[in-house]
Amino acid sequence: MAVYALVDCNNFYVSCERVFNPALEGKPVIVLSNNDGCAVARSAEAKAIGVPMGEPAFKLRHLVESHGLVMLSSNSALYGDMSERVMSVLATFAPGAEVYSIDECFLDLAGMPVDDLTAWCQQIRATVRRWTGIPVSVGIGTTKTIAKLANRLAKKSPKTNGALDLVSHPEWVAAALKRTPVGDVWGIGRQYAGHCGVKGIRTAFDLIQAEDGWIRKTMGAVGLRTTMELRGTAVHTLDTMPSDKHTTCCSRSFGETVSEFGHVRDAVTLFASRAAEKIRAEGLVAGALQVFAYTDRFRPDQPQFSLTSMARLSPPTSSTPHIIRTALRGMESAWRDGYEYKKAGVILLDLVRPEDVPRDLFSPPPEAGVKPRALMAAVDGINNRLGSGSVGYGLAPKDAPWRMHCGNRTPSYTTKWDDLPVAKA
DNA sequence: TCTGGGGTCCTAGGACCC
DNA sequence: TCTGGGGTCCTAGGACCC
Repeated sequence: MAVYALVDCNNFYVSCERVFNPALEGKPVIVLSNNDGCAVARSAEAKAIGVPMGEPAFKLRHLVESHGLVMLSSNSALYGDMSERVMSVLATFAPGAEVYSIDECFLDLAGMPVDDLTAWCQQIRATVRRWTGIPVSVGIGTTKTIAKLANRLAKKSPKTNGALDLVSHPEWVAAALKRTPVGDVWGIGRQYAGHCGVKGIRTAFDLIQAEDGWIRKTMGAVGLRTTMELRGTAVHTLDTMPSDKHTTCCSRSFGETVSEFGHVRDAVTLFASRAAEKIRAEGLVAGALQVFAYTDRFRPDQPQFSLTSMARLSPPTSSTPHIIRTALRGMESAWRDGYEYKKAGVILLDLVRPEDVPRDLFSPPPEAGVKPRALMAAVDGINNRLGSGSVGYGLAPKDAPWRMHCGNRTPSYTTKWDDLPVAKA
């Protein structure tokens, strides 16, 4: 029998901030998305005063006055680094670990000589807390989907003390399924939950009673797999070696809308450079590129337009100037004046390792010439040492109107020497 | 005034082939 | 008077995840 644990960091971004600023402990704290847009992480206190996930920041300002809500800008360098620390601790607890997201990790316990799983969970919680400062919850089940569900209940119910083991207590599974709204099941989103509601399916327990044919028809193969997993048949296995990405994207909402081509061009130049850096860091080249820009969908009173253009990169490449040129050419060909653009981005597709690029008889091997590759390596090296954006192509002014807002970002405590916290005597 | 960013997988439908 | 059927490949879009 398979045994999966899901370890999930509690309110991860907020917890990272609290490690370096303990004064935030006990207060309602949220971390905002890029551009200070909306709430993406909430402390328990923030949830208690009714801050919904994804709520736009401007609707929360009144809570700053009335309840002392603290709103922090996103500090992704800090969260990424803290995540690595947590994951490296978790890897010591089981032979197989799958980093599922920045704050979640599956462990495979099959065959491990653990006689008290609950005690083992508590040991994980204590160790991660002591070594990284981050609180975590643990759920255990015979499938990944049940482990997810157990984890959610461990977080919600104080009497579990942060860990719920549904493997040693199979008689608890039915009750756990009954306590889980179908929309909170891993793999059941808003649309599918809606379809279930119409059918009278309200909980995970209702879902496992439903007819396979109906599930397949309304929620596809994915929905059926989810149901199988809830019934106890393991469909998903541990994926310890993540495969290479197939696409990557760099996009941003603008701080302020812009209508001039020049501004959007500058932004696209930056996004293309970042996207190229990302794939070089992973040792990949891109075979195609898509560039897009669109207006503010939350302003139906204004004319709406969505610009998009696709181009092949042949031969596949990761060279910044080449990728910028291709993106700008696409941008120009699809450009239309007279709109207030709110967001733009560059997507690199068909990513492959250079050695896997199919070659024809006449084209040179990809990334042939030594010069461009050495140049890119030098650029990446400088940016790694001195900070992203130190050298680059067509660097736009720091105060361009489209630049992101981030009014309340905490220091990069763990990834920049200048931001290192100072201990006081 | 102010609403994120970055991924994956599946499916339906069109083009094309025999 | 009458317009097949089935396979494959590709793409766009939709659903989901964090």
